[in-house]
Amino acid sequence: MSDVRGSSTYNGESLLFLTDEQLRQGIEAMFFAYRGFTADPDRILSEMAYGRAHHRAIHFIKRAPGTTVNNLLNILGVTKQSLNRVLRTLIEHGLVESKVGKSDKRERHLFLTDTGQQLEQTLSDAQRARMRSAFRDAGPEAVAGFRTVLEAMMDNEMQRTYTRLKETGA
Amino acid sequence: MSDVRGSSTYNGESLLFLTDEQLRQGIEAMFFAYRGFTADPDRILSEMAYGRAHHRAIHFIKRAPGTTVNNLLNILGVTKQSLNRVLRTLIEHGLVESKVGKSDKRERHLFLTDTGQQLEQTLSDAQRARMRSAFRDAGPEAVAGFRTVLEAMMDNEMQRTYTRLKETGA
DNA sequence: CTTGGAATGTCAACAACACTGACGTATGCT
DNA sequence: AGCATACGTCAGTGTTGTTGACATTCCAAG
Repeated sequence: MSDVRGSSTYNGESLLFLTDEQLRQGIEAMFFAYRGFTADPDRILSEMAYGRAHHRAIHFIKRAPGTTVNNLLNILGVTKQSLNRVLRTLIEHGLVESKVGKSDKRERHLFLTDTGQQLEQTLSDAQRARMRSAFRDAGPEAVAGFRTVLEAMMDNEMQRTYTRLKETGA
Repeated sequence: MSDVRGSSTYNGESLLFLTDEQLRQGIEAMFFAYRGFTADPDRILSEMAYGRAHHRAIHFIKRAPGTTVNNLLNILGVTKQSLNRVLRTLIEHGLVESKVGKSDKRERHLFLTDTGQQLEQTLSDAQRARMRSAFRDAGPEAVAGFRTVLEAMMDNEMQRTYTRLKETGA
């Protein structure tokens, strides 16, 4: 319970990073930072008929073009009814295209249309700008630490999903 | 636009931490990690009549006992009507106490009751356990980087709020 | 002292987005 | 043929955000 990594490099005072106060600060940092993280896209989306759910769908369709509905469901961690509501409006408005699978006709493969790509670009530009600014201010070492902690904070399943996406993208 | 910190320590390859792919990975890490971050308290809360909003209110009342509704409003970044609904049920159920201000009777000062303290403990134990595990796995240097990046990602106003809380707590 | 505005908090109605449950259709596999 | 899988949909519900209207309290200008 109170064991704290045996690395001989760190001892004594450095254990302070595991005090309840430090953990609480980590929790609050996570809370406030997430607000900043979503603020810019939210602002853009609120001027249209879309919300954060649409942004998430668009993001991951861009990331994994041709993904099936089921796959997207697993990534997003919502019910199919919830995703369907979002997807339906995006398809109706011509931002997303749904193609019947070739080998398995039960599957639908999702793609962004040109208009969809355009919106994705607008949203991710805004979000990346903030991320870039934060990364630049913090420096590469801090960024590495940031990612290490975040990965350790994910559920195992999500960690696998994240890694898989990371590998296909790089 | 494409300027990238002038520190002579980092050059060439280390600039990779600002590529679009790296930024995108940062975005996705943030998304998946936040899910993990809220998963444990959410699970506990779903078995009661409460949600994430109640957790947030309880957390910050614990953190700043006697805070006014207005103050809490600024911290949480929601409308007073939204907060009020949450607060009302918490007060009705005897988890939170609302005391009329002495000097200014318009203000209400908020406190956790014993029962409230108890729930707060349960929730924050769960959330801290995950945070502790992530911090321990990642090590102190990564944790420092994690916090640096997160602080840089906050809106300025939230950064001030965060710092103020940090100082009163430590 | 009174009056009007600002600050604080409450009530009501509505929208977005998640959930469960049930069902229908097309397709794939054994 | 029969069962499982993938997708879509309808209906109902809960949490959490929003706006609008309103009551109370404080304070300061007249």
